[in-house]
Amino acid sequence: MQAVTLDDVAVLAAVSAKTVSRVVNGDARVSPDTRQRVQAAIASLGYRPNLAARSLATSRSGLIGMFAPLIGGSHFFGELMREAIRACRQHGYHLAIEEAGVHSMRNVDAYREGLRKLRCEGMVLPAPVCDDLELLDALDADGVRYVRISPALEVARSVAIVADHAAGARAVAQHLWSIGRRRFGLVTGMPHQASSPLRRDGFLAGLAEQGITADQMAIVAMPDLIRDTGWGAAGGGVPNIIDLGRHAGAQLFDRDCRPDAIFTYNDELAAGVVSQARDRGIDVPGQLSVVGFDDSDAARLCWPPLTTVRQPIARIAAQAVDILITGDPQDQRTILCPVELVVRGSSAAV
Amino acid sequence: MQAVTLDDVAVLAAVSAKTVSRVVNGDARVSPDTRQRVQAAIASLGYRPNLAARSLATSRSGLIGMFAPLIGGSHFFGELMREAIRACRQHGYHLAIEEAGVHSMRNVDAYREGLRKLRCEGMVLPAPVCDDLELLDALDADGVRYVRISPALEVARSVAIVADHAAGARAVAQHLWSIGRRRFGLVTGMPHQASSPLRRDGFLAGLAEQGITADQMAIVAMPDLIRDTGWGAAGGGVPNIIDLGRHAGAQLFDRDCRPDAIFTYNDELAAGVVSQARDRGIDVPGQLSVVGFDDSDAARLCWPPLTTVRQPIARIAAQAVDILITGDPQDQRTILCPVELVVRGSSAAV
DNA sequence: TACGCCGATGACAGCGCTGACATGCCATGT
DNA sequence: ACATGGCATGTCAGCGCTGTCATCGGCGTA
Repeated sequence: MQAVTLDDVAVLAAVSAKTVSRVVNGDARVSPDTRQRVQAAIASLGYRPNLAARSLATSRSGLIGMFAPLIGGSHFFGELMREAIRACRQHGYHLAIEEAGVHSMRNVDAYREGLRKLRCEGMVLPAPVCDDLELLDALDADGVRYVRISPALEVARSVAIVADHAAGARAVAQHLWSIGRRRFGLVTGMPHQASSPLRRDGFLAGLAEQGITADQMAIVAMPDLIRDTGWGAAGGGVPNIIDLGRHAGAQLFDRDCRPDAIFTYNDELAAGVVSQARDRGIDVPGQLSVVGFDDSDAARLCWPPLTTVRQPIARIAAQAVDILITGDPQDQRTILCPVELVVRGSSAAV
Repeated sequence: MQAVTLDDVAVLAAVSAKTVSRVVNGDARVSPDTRQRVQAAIASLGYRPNLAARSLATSRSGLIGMFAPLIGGSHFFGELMREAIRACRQHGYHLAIEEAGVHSMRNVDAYREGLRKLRCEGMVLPAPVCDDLELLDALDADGVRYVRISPALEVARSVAIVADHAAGARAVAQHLWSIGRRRFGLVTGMPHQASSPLRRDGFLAGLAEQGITADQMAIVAMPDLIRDTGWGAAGGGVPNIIDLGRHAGAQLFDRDCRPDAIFTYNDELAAGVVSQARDRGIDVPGQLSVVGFDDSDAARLCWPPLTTVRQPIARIAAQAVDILITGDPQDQRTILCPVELVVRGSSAAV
């Protein structure tokens, strides 16, 4: 079975193997009728190229690699993966996926023992893997190009594609202001998440345009929240982020001047805030509008569904792959992608 | 760069290329000191095998393929994918992932234009792709083995790995009974989902053991629900499953004898029921215990988190890969995997 | 001592494809 | 009529590895 080779096709079409190769690879310098004859032979024989042989002959693998922190762990990576696969296919490439730091293995070891063998021609590196300098060194040493998808701007060793977190957060501020909200609450993310300060500052900047300053709003800082709830002590246990959001909500609702609009670092926190609000009989969105970030599953699973900010994941993935396959290796741009405010049921006019 | 070949290693170790090959492939018939010498040479040169060349020489691709309905679309596939990748790596294989039926393309075409080129040695086929006979025919024609992961038992052309949905649902019934629940509600899934009748019947069987019959409980059938809510008419629009659950909850709460325990086809529906209950001031889990199925994100994102049934996804994936790589090609068993009841905050004693 | 056997190692071809280069053919210009 | 150039096509080696078979040396047995 499946022993059809170039030569078989060549014999049938009465041309040389090389000509068949040309047809298969879309070389223009083949006369139309020859091409047709070859294509007919290919079809009738059911020929399909042997990628291993091609790869050996050309020393190109036809593979793009992607590191994911925890496959299936989030909506973001799922979509990134899906879109990267599609983009690769359009170029005739395939995507090889590897899980970063499995079993607390260092990323660079995960690379060495996994993807490296496949000799990917390029790598898509989402955060936080993309900030692992050790890994970047290893990739550089192998001459493997990479595109980083990260809000962390410090590293400038390759193309970086970045969603415009700040602009998204600013849009949230404008949205909340425009629907008549005036008392604002904010729940931040962990400082080590590079997107956290960007989202916070974007939000603050948006409100500053309306004359609202940080000291006029209720802010819950994630590190404090974690300390207060004792999650910090509970060694190893990853805090339930929804529950964290509920605690944040409780803290905000206990303030003297209860906010009528709350923006949280991400959707899970927002869902927790909404949950707490409903337990206290606070109407969402009437008495309180809540906005998250990421347009993750939580945004849709929450009731009412969350107003949130969506990153253009498909576009990011496609662009990353395009750059790896067709781009200039010297390119070191940082590409900022616009994000989109998605208004749903959790925010509405007073 | 990276031009280190078997021959380079062979020269350094003063042996033939073939002996190096033996060492690399773990052939036992190499004397210990030769082996050591070769390994030292490999290490000092930083040699790594060229998989394309190996693949060409052995005519084995070292690839397992997997079809996923919508990559990143669900927790289940995310985890399946992750575990399959891990299992493949343990065997020195890699996993190639393809999205089924992209852009309403037929599965078989997605296969032909994508994975087929890679010549996977085996395929993991989750539901519902695994019930596409056209695809199975194509795989058979190519001589590609496959393992189906599906509750649909009609097709018997390969190994099938099946989570024991019925046993899980029965365990739910027993759990609810044991915490003192006596008035039961049930929300089914769509009949075309093969797992739906299995879960329903398992639940009914579990209650039957306690002397409760179907006509003594409140049942919401999904097709009716979809009709009632008008989703059926809203062409194209996929119903928001949470919202569907809220409607199901409303129907159940309006009955004369309000259930104090509700089991739903999946977690999203359960989350909707919980949401509705909270809006009506019904205490969960005190006045009403709710149990879902799948242990999806919704189960954790819900508040209180859902009691649910978890499929042993890791085990299923590992077993599928093992069977493809080391198993008997003639094998046509159907393997039933035990599931696990996960008790969380949404169910508790009266 | 002679023989056969076995474990360790090597020689060599070839997997299917493509790159570099060679060839052959026809149209064009002089 | 002949040189020239350009296009279509062919020849051939070799990418890095492994399967097959051959070889070699030492050991046990008769």
